[in-house]
Amino acid sequence: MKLPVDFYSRDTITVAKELLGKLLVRNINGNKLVGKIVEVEAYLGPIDKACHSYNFRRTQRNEVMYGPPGIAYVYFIYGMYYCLNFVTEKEGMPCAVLIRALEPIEGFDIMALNRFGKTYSELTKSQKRNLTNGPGKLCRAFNIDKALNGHSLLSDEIYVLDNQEDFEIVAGKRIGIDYAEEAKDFEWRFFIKGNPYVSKGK
DNA sequence: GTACTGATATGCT
DNA sequence: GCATATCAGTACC
Repeated sequence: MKLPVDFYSRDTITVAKELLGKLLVRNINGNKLVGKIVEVEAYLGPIDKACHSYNFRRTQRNEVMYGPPGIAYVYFIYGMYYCLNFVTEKEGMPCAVLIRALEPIEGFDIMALNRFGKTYSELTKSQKRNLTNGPGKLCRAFNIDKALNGHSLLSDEIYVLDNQEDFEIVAGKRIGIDYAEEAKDFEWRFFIKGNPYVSKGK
């Protein structure tokens, strides 16, 4: 079943940890894509220098982080890539969980076409491994763009399914935010130990 | 495998 | 002007 709004309205770090192993589902013109969430990062806006919404900074781009929980925050970075986040906590608290990596479960050919313009069986080994193992990559594979910014995660186009599995969660420092001073040492990145689709530091 | 570079929207100074 | 929650291509080992 789809995760309810109550799942997202809790503490951001709790939500981040519990999102691991859940299934992200994306419907595009009747084509279904499914990926298991294997790596996330928590972004606690008000106290987090790495976050777009640090100290309640509010811009057109991060506006949806101030909205209700259970919606997608999709932003454009480096002029080329999208990143997918899930908005958490109460409305007015600009916090989110960045989805950093997925393990492909269903819809391999669609993902391969979105990423490389080839069917899955035509991909090289490294291309298969690189399908969804990074925030920008999974957005291309799942055809996620600005159209989904502010979109509900309980909609038909994109949603998250509950899933129970046994695995070990590893906490680590976040990636790509060395500029964030003390916030860069917060261990707010979580991933599934040993999963080959984790972007770094398996 | 690591090291460097370029792509360039958005928000900051 | 300048930096960034990134990735792919190239040049090396």
